[in-house]
Amino acid sequence: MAQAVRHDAMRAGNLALVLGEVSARGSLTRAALAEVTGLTKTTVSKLVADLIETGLVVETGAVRGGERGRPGVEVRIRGDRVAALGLEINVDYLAVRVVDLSRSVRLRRTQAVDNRSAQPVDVIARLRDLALSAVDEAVGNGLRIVGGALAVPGPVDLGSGVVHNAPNLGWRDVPVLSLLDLGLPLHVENEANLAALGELWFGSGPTDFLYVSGEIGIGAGLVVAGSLFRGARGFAGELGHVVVAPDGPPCRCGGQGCLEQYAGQDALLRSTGQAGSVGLMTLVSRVKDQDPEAVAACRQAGWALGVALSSTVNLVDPDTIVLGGVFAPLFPWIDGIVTETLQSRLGQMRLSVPPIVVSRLGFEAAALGAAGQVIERVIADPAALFQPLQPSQPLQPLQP
Amino acid sequence: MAQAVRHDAMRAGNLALVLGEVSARGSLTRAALAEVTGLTKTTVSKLVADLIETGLVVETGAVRGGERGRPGVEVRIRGDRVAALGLEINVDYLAVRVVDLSRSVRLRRTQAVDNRSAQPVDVIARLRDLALSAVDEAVGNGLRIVGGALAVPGPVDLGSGVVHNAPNLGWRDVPVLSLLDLGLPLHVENEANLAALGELWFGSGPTDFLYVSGEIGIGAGLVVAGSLFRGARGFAGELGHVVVAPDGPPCRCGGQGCLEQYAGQDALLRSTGQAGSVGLMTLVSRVKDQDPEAVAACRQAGWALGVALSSTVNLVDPDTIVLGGVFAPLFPWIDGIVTETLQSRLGQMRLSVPPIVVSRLGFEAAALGAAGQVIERVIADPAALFQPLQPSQPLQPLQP
DNA sequence: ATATTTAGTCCACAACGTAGACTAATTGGA
DNA sequence: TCCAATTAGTCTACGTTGTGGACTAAATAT
Repeated sequence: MAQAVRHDAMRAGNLALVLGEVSARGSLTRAALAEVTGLTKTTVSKLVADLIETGLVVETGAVRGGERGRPGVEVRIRGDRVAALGLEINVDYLAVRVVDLSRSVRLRRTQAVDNRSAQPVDVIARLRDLALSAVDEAVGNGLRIVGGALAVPGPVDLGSGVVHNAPNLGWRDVPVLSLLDLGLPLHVENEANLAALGELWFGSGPTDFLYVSGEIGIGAGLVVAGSLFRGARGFAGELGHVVVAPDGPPCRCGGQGCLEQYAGQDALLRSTGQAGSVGLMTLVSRVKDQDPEAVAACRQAGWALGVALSSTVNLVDPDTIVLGGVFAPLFPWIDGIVTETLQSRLGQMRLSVPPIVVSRLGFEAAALGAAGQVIERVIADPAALFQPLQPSQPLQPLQP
Repeated sequence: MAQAVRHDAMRAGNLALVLGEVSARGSLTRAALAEVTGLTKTTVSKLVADLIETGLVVETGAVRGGERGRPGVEVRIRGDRVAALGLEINVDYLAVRVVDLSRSVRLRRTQAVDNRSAQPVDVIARLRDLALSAVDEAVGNGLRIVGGALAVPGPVDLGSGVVHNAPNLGWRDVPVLSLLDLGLPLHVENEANLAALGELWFGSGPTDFLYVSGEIGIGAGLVVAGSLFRGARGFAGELGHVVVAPDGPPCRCGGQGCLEQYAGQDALLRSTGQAGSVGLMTLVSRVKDQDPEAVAACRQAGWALGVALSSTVNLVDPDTIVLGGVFAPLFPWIDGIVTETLQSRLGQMRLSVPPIVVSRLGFEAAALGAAGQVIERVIADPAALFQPLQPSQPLQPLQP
């Protein structure tokens, strides 16, 4: 429920307001900030002074547009102090990204590993090494890592950080959060959700969309008005188990005819006879050569995706649909059939069918979204960073 | 985006906090309020004084639990001052409800009319008369009607108050909001959404659930953490067009095999040969007599509902599913098959399948939800009511 | 040069919540 | 019966924060 508003909360709110505007608009003078926030110049000056002192914001040189009057001094987000860690465990790679407060990517580490054949503990230990060395390097560059988030391909209990079931990895009930102790506030979440947030903050994208993550399973992350929809328990977005045909092939979820059985990576690659990223590359090259079998596989998957998405559009009303994961490289060959299917199934009811676009970030989306989530949190509540300034305590745990 | 926090916003926030606690807990002493809100006794006393002066809250007699110390004076929501209007247009009736600030229903008016055979303007004119006489009576009883909301069976553009398409009524692009001018701030919304809110505030229910409204069309309202999920444009919840079978019977939406074609009122009543509420009553009595045709119709509908709900659960992760509308009287005969279908399709993936329960409110849900929404708004921002205290201006328009 | 315009700071002030002393009203026990 | 203990609620001095307008600073236009 709502919280008591005291003077400190008032200040924190206004601090976040100012920092949010600076973050959203790039750079602004104090006068412009006063205008957009509705606060007085006096108040804005004080708030900006605080933000400068904390190192979240810096003055740039004065900027002039040839207008009359005293030129204003613009301030912008300071990127060389605060940063966040974005991590991802996926089937055939581990990824680490460090993103600073201005949302620039400061460090990229990706390691190709076959995580399916390894034990969860070993995978996590390897990620831990990778992450710690990235943190070291970032700290060496003067950055302070205030927190991190980890993307995992499967539903996660947000409170405990336990991965219930990651079929791609073959994991069941792995307590990832407690195994991966980095001495930082950490947060574990579904890959599709974080990839959606990555698309929101680092992609070209709109602020309302459904991100579809095609892997062995198919997940989705729904962003409405710039924030993630998680459902009652945080397990929303399991697009892969939306029913395409009620008496279709059995699915590992216990159901039948789930989307995953038609458009999941395994179904797609059935025509190539190979699994994993090798198979995917083969499929892409075959489809480029207009191999009829491969093209048919794409059309079949695209049709099924269209059917499942028509249900989804009816239920959650997304503005745009962004295809990522394996659907990104195959986009040119599934785009048409998906749109067509959607159009024929929704066209009469809706004024407009949501446009289908391709993810720009590729496989980086989830790790970036993970780091971005921590950055977002700092920008949404910079005051939280003020208190632990004297001791070198990290940010308090990130709760969903 | 966020708003600047000034002293008045701080006060407004705390006022809402206190009023919200009183509303949620029934009645509380100032000392107890200080404890639950985290504010000091001093502040709570001042806030409560304001609320009493505005007539939103009253002191009850002192209450004692046999404990030591000075007894506290409890305060509770005052129900005899502020009230809201809830309206509903449906196929065969018009409904008006007046609900006071303590969420007691003060006035019920229902009129049986066949709205399908009448022109939209006439239907709205008739509702207008009904509503105005209800307002008169309420005002005569000393109540001040601060706003209203209208439930319509079909998707509504929340901004303009235009009903795009209400198949049950045969309406297309009717500007309901501007036609129904009551001299009150008014708000038009989808029946399923408002029924869900009715269930939230007036039902037994939980705070996280999916309300399924079975009529000729099938709609749904999703409530997460006590608030309604509307999607990007407010058209979320069109459960009736979730795909049950991709090559099933054609649907008026342009698609094929939509849930509506299997479990909508028309599909259900096909066995009785009669339409409307008469047909429904016939079906219920036939199913009670274990008429095999009627039982089969229910099983068929229940199975389809289970299939569509399994997609829905995967996508939006509701905690509970509440069946309303035509599904309420038929509940005993569809309950089993829905749960069974859901269980077999979700059981392996999820720890628990959301329980299926029946709506308690019956056909009243939407009108109550409509009024409740206005009441909720007052409780969430009582300060908005303070300003127009001297002039007799109504509440500012209710924006979604 | 001087008027005009815009940016940013300074200062007295108002709004609000806080802390703790103080008064009020009750129960338990000597 | 009366007093200590306990809890409710009010009162007052005070701290924090935003405001409004005067004031200073730095540019352009004439």
